[in-house]
Amino acid sequence: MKRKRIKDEPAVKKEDGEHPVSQKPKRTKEETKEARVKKKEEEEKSRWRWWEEEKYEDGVKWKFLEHNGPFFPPEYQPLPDNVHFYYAGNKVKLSLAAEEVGLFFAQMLDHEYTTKKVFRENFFTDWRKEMTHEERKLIKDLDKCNFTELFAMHKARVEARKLMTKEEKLAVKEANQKIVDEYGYCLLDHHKERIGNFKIEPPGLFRGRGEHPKQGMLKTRILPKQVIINCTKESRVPVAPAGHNWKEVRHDNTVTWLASWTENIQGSIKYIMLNANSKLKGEKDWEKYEVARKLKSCVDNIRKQYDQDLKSKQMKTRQRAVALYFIDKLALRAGNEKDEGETADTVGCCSLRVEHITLHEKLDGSECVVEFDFLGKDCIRYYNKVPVIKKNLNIFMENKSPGDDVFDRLTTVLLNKHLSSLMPGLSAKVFRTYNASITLQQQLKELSNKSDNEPEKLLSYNRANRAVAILCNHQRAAPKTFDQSMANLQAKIDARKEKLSLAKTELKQAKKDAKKSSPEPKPHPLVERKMAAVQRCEELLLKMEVQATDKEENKQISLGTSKLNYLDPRISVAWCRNMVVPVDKIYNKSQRDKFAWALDMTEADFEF
DNA sequence: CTTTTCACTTAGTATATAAAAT
DNA sequence: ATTTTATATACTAAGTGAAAAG
Repeated sequence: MKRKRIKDEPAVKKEDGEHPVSQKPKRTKEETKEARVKKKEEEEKSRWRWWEEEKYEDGVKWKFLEHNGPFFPPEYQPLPDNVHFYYAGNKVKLSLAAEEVGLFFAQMLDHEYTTKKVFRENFFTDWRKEMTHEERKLIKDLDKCNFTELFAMHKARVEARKLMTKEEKLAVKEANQKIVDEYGYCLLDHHKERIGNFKIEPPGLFRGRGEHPKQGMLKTRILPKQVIINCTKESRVPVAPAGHNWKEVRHDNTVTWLASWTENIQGSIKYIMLNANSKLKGEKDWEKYEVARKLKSCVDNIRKQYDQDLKSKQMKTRQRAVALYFIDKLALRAGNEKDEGETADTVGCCSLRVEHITLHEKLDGSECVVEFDFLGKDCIRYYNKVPVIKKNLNIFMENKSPGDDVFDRLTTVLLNKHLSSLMPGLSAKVFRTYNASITLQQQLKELSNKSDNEPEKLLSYNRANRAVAILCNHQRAAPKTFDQSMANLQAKIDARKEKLSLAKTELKQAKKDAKKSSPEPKPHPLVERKMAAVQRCEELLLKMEVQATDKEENKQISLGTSKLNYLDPRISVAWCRNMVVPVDKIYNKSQRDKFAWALDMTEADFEF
């Protein structure tokens, strides 16, 4: 209301009159800005402030849930007549099913996957299952298959998509938006909530991480008759696509999912659930950090106890103590058992094997050093050398083969049972959350200064974030263009440095000239201007140098995972308030939405 | 007890979109 | 205006851990 009136104030008109040239752009700029502010306000008003409401009784996740069911991927479109598959040099017209799966492989031909033996064998086995009897009789060797034309077609399609006109792109965008509008939202207890993954996963070739024994297998198309729907009985129950039926419609308000199906590779269940900014996800997230904060108050005692247990006569207790020490000190994951042959060979703390650990009497000046080298979640390598006091591991590893478990008397179930007896809600993963968050808080305190300028403050924040990412071993592949873009940045810095020195000489000259013309030390416009130019140059240079440092340090480290999953957002928000840094410098839009509860409730004096 | 099932969080990468540079 | 580069989002695999089933 107020804002609208301001727009018509005479003051603005007067200003416009003074600068007739800038009138038009200025006005539209102001208008869009205003629209943005208005939109923001509206969004704020419609936001569900669930954190101010009372919690439901135990186990109840919702009282009313209505949605339109999942969105199914489009059905397969057969190849155009001018694109052919060849076997042993001969043109072969494949059946629809075989053609579809063949195309999955053809599309990946420029990917390393398709050169791997396991991938090729798994693919070929599953592909043959899709073939007709005749096809199977003919096609017996993947090496004799020629997918060149299918591959070329795929490449051309990708290229064509890039070259679409603006109108075509807009049309695609609108079509996608329509799908989101129809399937992307649900109604949960009177509030419209965004669904996280409302699309059924399309068929394709399974791509596991690392040396996955099932890579290349066919991930089959999901039909409505395989899908279970979950919603309120009295709601508008989603209708299955024409000619199809759901596997089941149930009304279970003790779970948060809207639909589920069983995937054919591992036989595990996939769920359709709400977006991270929803109440159901947010509340759980908040709870997670509250449990971690509770650990803060009793972690000293727990540490004392496992320190004592290191000397226990009971081997079981001793192993538990060592494992707990690793989990606490090194932020290792629990390490549940995995089915051999079904998944890639990765381990966590409790599943560590003798071959993953090397003991050194002496290393790099320290005595009794443990060297870890193993593949963890997602086949990310964990490599670390840690000095320890006691020689427990020696005993655990005595008379064992490389493939034997280090902790043969310990399982994650045993460990977690012990932990939950020490504190309600405590399990191995809570240590990761706790140590990540407390590290961020300590590092922020240590690294940042109120007197720093904004880029420096943000560098400190990133460095604190980075300390956590390193602790949790959150890695990423170095960006493909890393070296190039680093060099570009360096070139820009060099160019700026030259500009700065030039500006400095000009300033000196201007000062000299000013002195000559009037000996009194009164302000001189030219000197003022040159001074400002030098300062601006210095600021820009600093900003770029900070950026370069940040970039280099981040080359193979991923900050996002800890930011999103391990760091209590209230620590970051409190830091922003303290340092007078806008929250949107550290959290983008969707992150602010996810952490809306923290943004709303956190004061500058929050302590984790 | 052990094994299996289920529900949910955590994870890195591929792709789309926005921002910056030319 | 177009191309390049950076950032955000989409995707789905891979974990954790509690509870049910055997």
